[in-house]
This record gives sequence, structure tokens and C-alpha cells, in this order.
Amino acid sequence: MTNGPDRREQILAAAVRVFAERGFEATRISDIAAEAGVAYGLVYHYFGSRDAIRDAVFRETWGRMLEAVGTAEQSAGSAPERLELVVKIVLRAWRDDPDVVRLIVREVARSPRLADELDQVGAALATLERIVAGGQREGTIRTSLDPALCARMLYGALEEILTGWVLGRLPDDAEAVRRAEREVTRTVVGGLLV
Amino acid sequence: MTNGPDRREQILAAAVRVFAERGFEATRISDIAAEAGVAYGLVYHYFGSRDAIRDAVFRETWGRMLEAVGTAEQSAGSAPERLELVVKIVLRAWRDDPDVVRLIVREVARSPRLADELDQVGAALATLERIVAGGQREGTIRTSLDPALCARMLYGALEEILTGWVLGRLPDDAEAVRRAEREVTRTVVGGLLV
Amino acid sequence: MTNGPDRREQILAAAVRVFAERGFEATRISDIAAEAGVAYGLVYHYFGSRDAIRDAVFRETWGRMLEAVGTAEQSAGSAPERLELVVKIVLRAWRDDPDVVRLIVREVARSPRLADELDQVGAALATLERIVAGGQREGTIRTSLDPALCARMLYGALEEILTGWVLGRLPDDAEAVRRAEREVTRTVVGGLLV
Amino acid sequence: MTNGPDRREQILAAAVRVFAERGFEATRISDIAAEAGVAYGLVYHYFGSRDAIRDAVFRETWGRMLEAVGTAEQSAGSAPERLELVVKIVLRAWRDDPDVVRLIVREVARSPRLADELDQVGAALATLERIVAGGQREGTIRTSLDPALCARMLYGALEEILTGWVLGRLPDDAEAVRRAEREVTRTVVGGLLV
DNA sequence: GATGAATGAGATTTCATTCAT
DNA sequence: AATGAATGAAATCTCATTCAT
Repeated sequence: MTNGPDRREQILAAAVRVFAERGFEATRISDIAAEAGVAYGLVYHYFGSRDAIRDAVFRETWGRMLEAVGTAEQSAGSAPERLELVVKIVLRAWRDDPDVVRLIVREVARSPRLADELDQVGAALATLERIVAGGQREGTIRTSLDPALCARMLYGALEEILTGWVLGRLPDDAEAVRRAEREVTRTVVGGLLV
Repeated sequence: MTNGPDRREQILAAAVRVFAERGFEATRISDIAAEAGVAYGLVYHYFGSRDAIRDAVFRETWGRMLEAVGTAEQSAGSAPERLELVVKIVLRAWRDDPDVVRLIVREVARSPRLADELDQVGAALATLERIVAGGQREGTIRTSLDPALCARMLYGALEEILTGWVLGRLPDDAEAVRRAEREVTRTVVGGLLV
Repeated sequence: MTNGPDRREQILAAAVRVFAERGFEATRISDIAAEAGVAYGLVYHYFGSRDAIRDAVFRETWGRMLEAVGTAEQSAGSAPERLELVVKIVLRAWRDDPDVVRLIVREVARSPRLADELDQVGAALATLERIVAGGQREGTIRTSLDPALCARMLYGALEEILTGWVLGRLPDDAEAVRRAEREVTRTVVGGLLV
Repeated sequence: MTNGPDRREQILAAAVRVFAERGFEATRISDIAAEAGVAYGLVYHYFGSRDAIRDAVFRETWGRMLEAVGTAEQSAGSAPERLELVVKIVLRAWRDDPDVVRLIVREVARSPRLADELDQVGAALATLERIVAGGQREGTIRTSLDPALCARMLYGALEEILTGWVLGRLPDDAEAVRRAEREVTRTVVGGLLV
């Protein structure tokens, strides 16, 4: 017996880095093992198969993101203030944990299996939906809107900005990040108000 | 028999269907050949390699979409009216040509290689950017906004709604499509106005 | 297009030789490909999987044997004469086609999957059973006997003698083969008579 | 804790069960450890290798069978009576210890390596041979027969009946077992008599 | 142009065995 | 004695690509 959970974490962290670097489809088990500095078979000792690693990695990265978004839902303040907080949290993740964002942007959205089986995107959207519906009840958001549609508009806008950063198509210095926060809040969140 | 261009189109159309159905990575040359009803080697006769097929397919599908978005840029009217037209064109594509939309949503949008080499998404974003900048010049859109950021917000919002339809997460009957057009226009386009 | 069926036969014949030589479990696909003098992947082109090759080989080898035993069932003469013919055919197979006998003796009997799915042993036993039952009707074989049990006794006796030859435990020169025919006929077939 | 021999027996008994269930080739060390309820490495502590376990198991199971057949050779009575006793002992083993019989039928009988290295089948056949030769000396068995051949005929007949039971192809209730004893004795043993 | 047989590099996965604790 | 984490060689299988006809 050695250091079980540690090893597992070590491999998982390596997988996040490699997936973020080259994408899931282009990543070989040997890449992960090499990055983690362990033997080939140990990856299989902790994760049963290639797909299992992918699922674990996605669950893990999304877990962090969802937890953060969850705090916004629990925060004090009106619905628009909560949405503003979501915008801040999501966009700042790029600076705080770029590998996770890279992974989410590049892989999670496109994976049919994930969309069906893990559906963490769905969880994020559901959180946004609840916040919007709360805003309609408290009278801060137009009741003519469909919360599910609003959730997708905001989510899509945020994801596309992250994509711009990931692909180096948009400036991502600290000032640009603050500006993006401001503009998304004014435009999309502002567009929802009564 | 010498029906060259026809055969090529036949294979390309089959590739669109298969890619839309199962994704690019999961699609084998044999799947395309089978769907097209031609022999294995003929796919290689017209397209030199697997990647060449992918590029041709993506260029082709995006070609149609970009052409449509281009007509909006050329249309008469103010910038907000042009953006509204883009919204209409993009969202109605789902009803008109779902396989193409499926393909774009699942594969094109965030594929790193494509973004680099074909960068047709970039072309679409550039069109939106030009419309927004035009609106700022004509005084209909707030000048404090960054056109590149606006383009991405609108693009992302649209794409995420299409994703909802592709994955069956949002209702997509004719009435729902009209409603989505209205809400995106009011919320995101409306949020850009002075 | 090249010479399809020929290639398939070529691989199948190679597989028979290799299986007979080293046994199924110890045989690698690469062994078969090398013995057949073809590329690795071609084995998979004609047979879908390792198990499929095994099944095809067993079906093929047993096919030849069963066909031979079938002729005995069709032959003129009394049941004991037919059984004597079966004894002759089976024991002479060792001289005529040792690889096939080796394979049957070493592999077929022990394979649970085969016993269940291909069950060619079952077909051979059924033929013997029918001959014995016919003998009971014509009054040449004791009616107190269970034909299924008789079939197994004769089959087992023959197989065990073949095993002795395959493993080099019994002399197998022409004279020894003739003697074995005589003794099995006198002892086991003779033991069944009224 | 120092219950060495007990542990060893525990693992050996588990191996017999697992081998009988799924065959030697399909059995993993982990299967044996799990069935025995001990840790992975402990199997290696008591047995040095996978092959060593197999050999130990086969020696063990055959040991019991050979011991039983040996008592027949030592028994009072004529050679035919001794052979009748062998038939009884072998066929009744199915009811008494089916896992052992299953193992012998499926794995031991024709395994080339075993036949060469352990050759316990050879020992059983030798015992039968000695009984037959004794019968020829005492004048109860035809002297024209080759004892080695007779031994194989009887052995094969018995084994094939056991196979029928193992595979569920023959009825194996108490009455059917008694009948099989009677018929083998009359047919094969009877066929040897002067 | 058209076919599909042939090739082989490379990926996933298994599992006997070792070894530190 | 007992545990199970760690290792890596070896096997199966896939599939893009080539090529003879």
C-alpha cells in the first residue's frame, strides 16, 4: 500500500493539463502517464478506461466551476446582482485557472456523450435559470422572457468570450477582463431588466 | 462513366450527414463511403485524405451560413436592423438545414485546428463586428462598447440557443423559434443600443 | 480487388496448422498472419476477431470430419457394419489429416464456448446415436442400452486413442492403426450386440 | 497470524472452484484471490507463479482421483471385477465432487503441457493397463488385445460420459448414474472378456 | 473513374509479477 | 504473514492510406 488518493489526484491533475493542452481526442493514455510521471498501467489501476478518465476529468473541472457559480446563487442581493456575480466569477476563472477554462471551452461543450450523461452544462444552465426566474418573481426581470432562453443567452455570451481568450483572439489582460465583465453585465444582464 | 462533380457532391453531402450524426472524430471513411453508396477508394479519389474531407465539409457548410450572414450585412437599414436580420437568418437555419447547424454547433465552433486553419468562425465574427462598428458610426450603438466583444456576445448567445435545439433541451417548434428571435433581438441587440 | 476467397482459404489453412501446432490459447494473430504470409490486418479483413477465426477453423475442420462420418450413416449394411465404418473413418483420419485430428483432440473437446455454440461434437454424437437406435430397431443391438450413452462410449474410446497418437503415447504405424480398428470394433461395437 | 497451511489450502480450494467454473486460461490471479477472500499478493506468497498454482491444483485433484483408482487395483477379485470397480469409482465421483470432475474433464485431459509435465492421466492409464494385463495372465481377458489400447478405450468411454454430465447433455440423476455404470461395465468391460 | 483488397503503424487494454510497507 | 499499489511487456483490434486491377 502506498499513497492511494494522492496518486489518483496526481494522475487526474496531469490529465487536466494534457487535455487542456492538446484536446481529449488527441491525448493518449501514455501522454497522461508521462505527464503524471507514473507507469502506464497505473492509470488503468485508478481509472478503468480511457472514457472513465475523461469523465472523471470533466466532472472534476466542472465541479469547481459549478461550485463557484453555486455561491453566486446563494449570495445576498437581487437577481441582476447575482447574475453580475456569475459573470465576474466565470470570466475571472480564465485568469485563475486557465487549464480548466481551456478544457471546458474546447471539449465539454462539443461532447455529445457528456452532454447526455454528465450534463454539467445542464446544471450550470439550470442555476442561471433559477436566478432569472427568481428575478421575475421579485420584479427585477421582465416576465415576458423565457428563463431557459435567457440562461442560454448569458451562458453562450460568456463562453464565447472565454473562447476568444483561449484561442488568443481577444485581448485578455486584467483591464480587458474587467471591461468584458462590465460590458456583458450592461448588455446582456441589462437587456433582461424590466 | 464521367460524372465527376456529381460524385464529389454526393460524397460531400453524405459526409455532412454522417458528421452531423456522430461527430467528426467518430466518423470513419468507410461510414462516409457507405452513406454515399460508393466504394471505399473513391472517397480518396476525390479527396486526398481524411482531413481534406473534413475541411471541405466545413468550408462548404460554413459557406452557406456565411453567405446568408453576408446578405444581412449588405441589406438596407440601420445596424440594429441588420443585427436583427442576422438573428433571424441564423435561428431559422435550424429549421431549414438542421444537419448543417448540428455540424457547426458540434464540431466547427471550438475546434482548435479549424479555428486556426479555416477560421470561418472568425469570418462570421468579423462580419458582426463590422455591423456593430457601423452602428457606432451611425450613432445607433453605444460607442463605449468593444465591437469584437459585442460580436462574440451575440454569436455565443445564438450558438447556445442552437445547441439547446440540437440537443433537444429547448422547444423548437415554429412558435418557439419566433419567440427566440424576438427575445434575442430585444435582449442582446437591445442591450447594445445607445 | 484481388483473389478474395483464395486469400481467405489461405489464412484459414494457416490457422489450422498453427492451432494444431501450439494450441488455440497460445496462438497469436501475428502467428497466423506470418504462417499465411500476409499482413497483420488482412486477418481482420476476412475474420472480424480472434474468436471468429477460432470458430471458423473449428467449423471447417469439423465439417470435414462430420461429412466423413455422415457417409457412414448413409452407407448400406447393418448398424454394426456402419459403426465399424465410423471407426475406420475416424481412426484413419489420423494418417490422412493429422493437423485436423490434432486440433480436434487438443482444442475442440475442451472449449466450453464451442461445446455450447458450435456444438459439432453434438452433431457427431447425434449421428452415432441414430445409427445405434437403428440397430435396436433392426434387432442387431441390445434394446436395453441407451443410445446416447452408447454414442458417448464409442466416441470417447475413439477420441482417446487419437489422443494417444497425437501425444505420441501409442504406436501409430499402419499396422497399429489397423489393429486399433479391429480391437475397437470387436470390443466396443461387439459389446453392444444382442 | 501464522496459519500457513490453512491459508494455502484455502487458496487451493478456491482455485479448484474457479478453474472448474471458467477454465484455466480464463482465470486470473485476482479471481482466485477474490474467491479465496485473500489479498492479491498472498497467492504469490504461497505459490510462486500462475503456472505453479495450476500444477498444484491439477496434482491435487488428480491425487484424489488416482488414489481412488489405486484402491481398485489393490482390491480383491478378478480383473473384470476390478475394472467394474474403477467404473463405479470414476462415475460416482461426479456426484461426490463435481468441481474436481469438471476440472479434469475440461482442462486436464488433453492439455499438452500437463500431459508432458505432470502426466497424471498417464498414471491413471498405466493403472488400467496393469489391471488388463493381469486379467490376461489370469485368463479372464482376451490375450489378443493390447492392454494400452484397452486402457484408453475404457478411459475414453468414462471421460466422455462425465463430459456429457458436466455439459448437461446427459441425465445425471442417481438412477442414470447407476445405469451408466451397468452399461459401461457390460459393454466395454464385457467386450474385453475371453 | 471506380473498386475493395492489402498494409502496418499505433492505440487501448490486460494481467502476471514485483515490491515497499 | 499479509496487503495491494506499481510496473510494463505483450496482445488485440482499428482504420487511414495505398495500390493493383
